[in-house]
Amino acid sequence: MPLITLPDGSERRFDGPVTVHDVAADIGPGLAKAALAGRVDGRLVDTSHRIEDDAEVAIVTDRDPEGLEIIRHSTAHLLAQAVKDLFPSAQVTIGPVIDGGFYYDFAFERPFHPEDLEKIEARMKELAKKDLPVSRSVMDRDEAVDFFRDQGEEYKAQIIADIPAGETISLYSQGDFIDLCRGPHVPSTGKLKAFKLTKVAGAYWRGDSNNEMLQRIYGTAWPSKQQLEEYLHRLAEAERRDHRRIGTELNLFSIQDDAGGGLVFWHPRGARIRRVIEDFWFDMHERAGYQFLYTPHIANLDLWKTSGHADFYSESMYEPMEDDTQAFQLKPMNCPFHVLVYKDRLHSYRDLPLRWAEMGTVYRREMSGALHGLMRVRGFTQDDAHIFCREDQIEAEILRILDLTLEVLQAFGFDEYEVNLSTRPDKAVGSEEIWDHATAALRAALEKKGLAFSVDEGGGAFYGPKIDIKIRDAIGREWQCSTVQLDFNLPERFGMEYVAEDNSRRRPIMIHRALLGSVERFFGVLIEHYAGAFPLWLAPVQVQVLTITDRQDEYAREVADSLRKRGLRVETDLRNEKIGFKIREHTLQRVPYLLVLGDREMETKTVAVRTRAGKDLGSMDLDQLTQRLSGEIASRGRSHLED
RNA sequence: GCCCAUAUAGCUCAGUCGGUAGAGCACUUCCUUGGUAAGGAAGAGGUCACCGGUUCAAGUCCGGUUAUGGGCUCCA
Repeated sequence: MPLITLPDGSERRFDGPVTVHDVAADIGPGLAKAALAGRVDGRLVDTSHRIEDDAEVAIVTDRDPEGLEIIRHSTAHLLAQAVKDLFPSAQVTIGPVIDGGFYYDFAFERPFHPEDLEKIEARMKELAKKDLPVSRSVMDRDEAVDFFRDQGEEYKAQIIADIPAGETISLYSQGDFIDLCRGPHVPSTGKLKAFKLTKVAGAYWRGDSNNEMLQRIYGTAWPSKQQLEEYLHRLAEAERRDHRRIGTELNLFSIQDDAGGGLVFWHPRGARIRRVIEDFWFDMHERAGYQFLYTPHIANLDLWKTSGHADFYSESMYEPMEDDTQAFQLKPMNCPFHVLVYKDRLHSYRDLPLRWAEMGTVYRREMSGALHGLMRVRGFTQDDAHIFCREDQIEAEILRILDLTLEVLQAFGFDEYEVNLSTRPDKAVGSEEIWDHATAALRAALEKKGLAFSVDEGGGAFYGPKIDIKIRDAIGREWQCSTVQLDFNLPERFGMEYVAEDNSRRRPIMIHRALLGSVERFFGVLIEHYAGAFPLWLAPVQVQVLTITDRQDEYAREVADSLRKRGLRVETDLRNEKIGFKIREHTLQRVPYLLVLGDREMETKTVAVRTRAGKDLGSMDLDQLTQRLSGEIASRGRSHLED
């Protein structure tokens, strides 16, 4: 006689054992139809799950996050069923839910082609339409291994063999398709109404590049067609913002086949934006008490042996180049150079902390398949800095770094962060005491700053704990840019020291930090964040002067000169084209302000102002215009006057 | 590096069954002097990524290389 307690606290008593479905039906027929699974005493189960005793029960529908996961998981199974239907010799492996959808890996003698995907998707729709019941059964482990081996499913058999003995193995069947799965699943395939296969790709068995390559089919699934449409729309929006496309359209940068992949060429307009970013960066750092260094691009290989990079970082380093006396290593990092500058003189505890920053260009060997626009390149400039301090200064320094980081990120329009603290891994250098102390300092700084963070236990580098900050862009994607890492290793390796108050020699703590990460990558993120419509302070061309006829040419030059003298980035368009044509072109180039000059403006010494959003601000004189623009520049796009 | 796909004019892309190339935009010239998102005409522009093979004949078929795209792996 189970007593069922529902989430709202209400109770229902049943005469005998009931299934989740029965409970849902007892509440209402609509819920029974919508039920995808149940939560019984906190555990997710199928709707067919029998409840024998008193329990807390919640009905999971597609309105719950778990419901969506179940839909996706079941859709992955539907995909596997369709593939086995069409290609019986394909072996199934795993099919998990991922962000935005699911995938399923198959072992098959040939790759799947886009046409195969269409066929598979069509078969999936047929199978969903049949509304096949999905039923669960359990099997003994060894029995299950034999079962799948008999079916020629070696991978499945292997997966099961790795499950600890004694655990029950659950199988799910729909039609004549049976798959190993923990579940739960939707009660029948008819619940799967909105899905789409998106792409095929290779993926290694168990994610290990030493293993054989499987065929991975990606798909997405949603509770309704409308949500599927919205998702596809979001993908299209990301496509529209793609920095590679916008970079070409706005002539910001290029990557040249003739030079090689992963090497960025900044065109005049992109370079202009970069200068604004860097000027701002230097200014902020100057104010935050940093000093600047410039260091070489190559250095004696021995330096990299001392630093340890030649050993633990060699995979990412280019081969050394030699002259007749020594071997030079192209730098993949800036830190050893800053250490050398430190070691060039003896430091007193009074000198610390030293905050040394550099826009340091580094080169890293990247696998060709990893390259991606500006986001993943082989040569890039880190907005690097190293802080050398005493142990008792760690917390204060971290706090200063966090302040500076947030101030800089906010200036670029990023207000939401995901912060992660990574602690000591098993293999690490430095005593437990110093790790504990340093980790506590990082934690304390984060707490003082009021930043919510998650902790990745054991996720730190071997040389020290770290804080990573991810920013969220305009369409909700996260990007890792900023990182703050303590380093107990390099000071040790290089024998760095300072003279303490008691005249003893002590080892400084080294903090590596980058706010933007890489200027190239940050630029890519910025392009996508703003979809190319940079706020006024960043816009490569802030004001475009357009003439209606050639009678205004001279006046246009005067206006442009005058605005340029007031510090604005101005260009003129004196071409023999109609005003509509010019407006279209410069609007597409996302120029924030267009000044239209005709006879009227020339006579009254004014300009007619139009924003890139298409708003006509009417006529004004240059003083009024400059006042408006300087206010907007100072606000760094926060006032959104132009939109 | 691995799997799959792709590579044709500055850009976006057509090009059927193998018979030595097309469009739109951009560019140049001319006409047009036009008031808030594309005025008109003419012209120029290609070793079809590169190297090799099959063939009487290759943009097209085959192999290799490079690059790009989507993944795997890795990471700023």
